[in-house]
Amino acid sequence: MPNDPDPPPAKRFKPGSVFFRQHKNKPGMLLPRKGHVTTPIDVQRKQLPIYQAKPQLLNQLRQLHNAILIGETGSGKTTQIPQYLYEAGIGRAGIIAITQPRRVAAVSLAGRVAEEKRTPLGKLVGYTVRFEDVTSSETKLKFMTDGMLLREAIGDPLLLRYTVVVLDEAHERTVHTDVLFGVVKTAQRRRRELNKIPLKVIVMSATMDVDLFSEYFNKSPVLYLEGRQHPIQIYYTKQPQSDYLQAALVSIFQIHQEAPPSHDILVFMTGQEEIEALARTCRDIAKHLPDGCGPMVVIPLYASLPPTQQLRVFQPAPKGSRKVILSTNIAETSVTISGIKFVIDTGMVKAKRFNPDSGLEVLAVQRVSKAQAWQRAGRAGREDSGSCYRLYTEPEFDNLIPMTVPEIQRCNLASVMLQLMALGIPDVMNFDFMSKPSPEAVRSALEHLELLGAVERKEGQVFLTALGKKMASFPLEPRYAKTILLSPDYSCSEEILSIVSLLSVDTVLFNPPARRDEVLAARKKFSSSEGDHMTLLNIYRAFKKVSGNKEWCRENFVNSRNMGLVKEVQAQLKDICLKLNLKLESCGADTGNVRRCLAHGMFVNAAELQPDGSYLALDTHQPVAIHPSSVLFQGKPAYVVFNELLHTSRCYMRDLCLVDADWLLDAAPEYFGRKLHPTKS
DNA sequence: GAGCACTGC
Repeated sequence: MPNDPDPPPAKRFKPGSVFFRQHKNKPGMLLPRKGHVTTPIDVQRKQLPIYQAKPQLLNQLRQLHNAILIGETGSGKTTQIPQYLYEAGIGRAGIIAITQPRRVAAVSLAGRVAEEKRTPLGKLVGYTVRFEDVTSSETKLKFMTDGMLLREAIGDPLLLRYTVVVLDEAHERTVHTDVLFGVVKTAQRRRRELNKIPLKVIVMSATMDVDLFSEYFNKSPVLYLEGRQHPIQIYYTKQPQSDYLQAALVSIFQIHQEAPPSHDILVFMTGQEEIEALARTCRDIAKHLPDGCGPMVVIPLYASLPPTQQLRVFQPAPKGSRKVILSTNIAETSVTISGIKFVIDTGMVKAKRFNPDSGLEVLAVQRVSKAQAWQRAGRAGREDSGSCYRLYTEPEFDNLIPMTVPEIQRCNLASVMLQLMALGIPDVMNFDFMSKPSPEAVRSALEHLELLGAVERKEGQVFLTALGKKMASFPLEPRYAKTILLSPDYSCSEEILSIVSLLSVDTVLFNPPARRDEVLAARKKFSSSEGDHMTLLNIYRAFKKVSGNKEWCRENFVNSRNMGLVKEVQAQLKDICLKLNLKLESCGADTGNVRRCLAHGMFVNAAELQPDGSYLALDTHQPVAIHPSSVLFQGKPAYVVFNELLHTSRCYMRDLCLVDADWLLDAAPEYFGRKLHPTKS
């Protein structure tokens, strides 16, 4: 570890030149289990690059309250730093927490460290993620998701159980990590003021853009870790490409004809449809290649692919064949594939943007950031030297934005604001964010919470109401939490808990386009004229009636894994309801009550039929339409509440529930007094 | 009559 951190290695990398990345060995969700390990574990630990720096590192970390640590993931920093601290007796008075953006990472890292410490998981070393807490009173090294630590902070804003908090993968800038920055900084200051045991905060990043981190944590020192590095050659196109898919196709086959067949290719693209189309084209072309050109195995990779198909990316291609993986940005961080020699980067990504005025989130194809382009390139140099073909010119690269905009600046802030207030932050409008969201986004979130009755304004300040405090105890979007809290008034908590659980997981329904007619026929049995919520509820009830029978799921195009998740979520929500002393009962066949409750809870998402047959969203007065996937698509209900707006070719409402105008008026008389135009019903 | 990047509590 050099004492002079300047210039950081990455800043020396010039586009187009050879640059170096170190060896990575990050456990990924789908990383296949290692076979047998021949090197003893304590020898392995000493072989890690970080081991050389241990004395200086400990010396620094002992003294510092804040430190920023740069090193590639898997240089050993995530597994070793917590052990070094513990072994040196630093932070022994409490627990050392290490946060991760992803569950799988928290779980597998804990497993690895427990193995290295030769202790059973859940004793000295443990982990906590949603639905799973493998810790005990003996646990001193605790791996957890960033969201989990945030949730704990609501009950204990000073984080008094912890003496050290390590925020890992900070460069990813998830909403949770960004909020945690502020939470740990506040906790640190308050603990000092209250003469409590100090809190040490270590921020770990794999990228060099740490000026912000250092500045934010009182100009804290930045420590650099070097790792094992492999050179990667970067290539740019000579001309801008108008069709990146065509360019990708050409590049794939150019490499295929020139490189040894054992060298696999990873192509970064934007989404499922594009990936499947290019996969078909590649397979077609590969059939008619000249002699001397080996066969090609084309494998798509994206998150919505069933897990068994995702695992295919890890199977080596048959001898003499080349593996070509067409992937979304899931392969940037979540899935780690070995053997990649070539990366082809289209330079494009599909990402969500949020418009606070309309409250609309739009999924759009856009250019990657420079940091993202480097991350993609790095995937070619994990075991050995590699190449990255960028399907754009060097000047185009120079014009990319340096960093991906942190998620907190492009998402709906309603949940974040509610959580901050539940944490007892006095002035949420001026919370000390590392990267401030726009004032419009903050204002819009607070207005939303005010409409739901979660906050009140007094003399220009906002306060959490008793209702808001209860809402914050649910791991849900505020409007869902509100709906649950209203449900006892309508004697339908059981039904609402099921519906909210169904809505809070990824879809529980399969829709294979090739079997469209079968899907429609199967779905018809559960279809309700009252809307999609009630239809989902019917499916869930049927699922429970057959005890989740797999055969039944297949016949009815129901995703049994996600249904299992629904049950877990429901159990968790029920638990919270019991702690809040909510009355849990079922309304049985009287589903009108369920719809009344949904209308009351979701009134901000209401739409009204216009005389010309179109719909207007009542809050923003923008034109909206019923999504063709809705069971209400054929009908023309006068009033509906909807779950979300999807902006594609039009602005579509998804997951609709039929409601009465009167119910909406009852829910928010003032709000609707000026918006509703009830026609004779 | 349409189509969904990726996480997480």
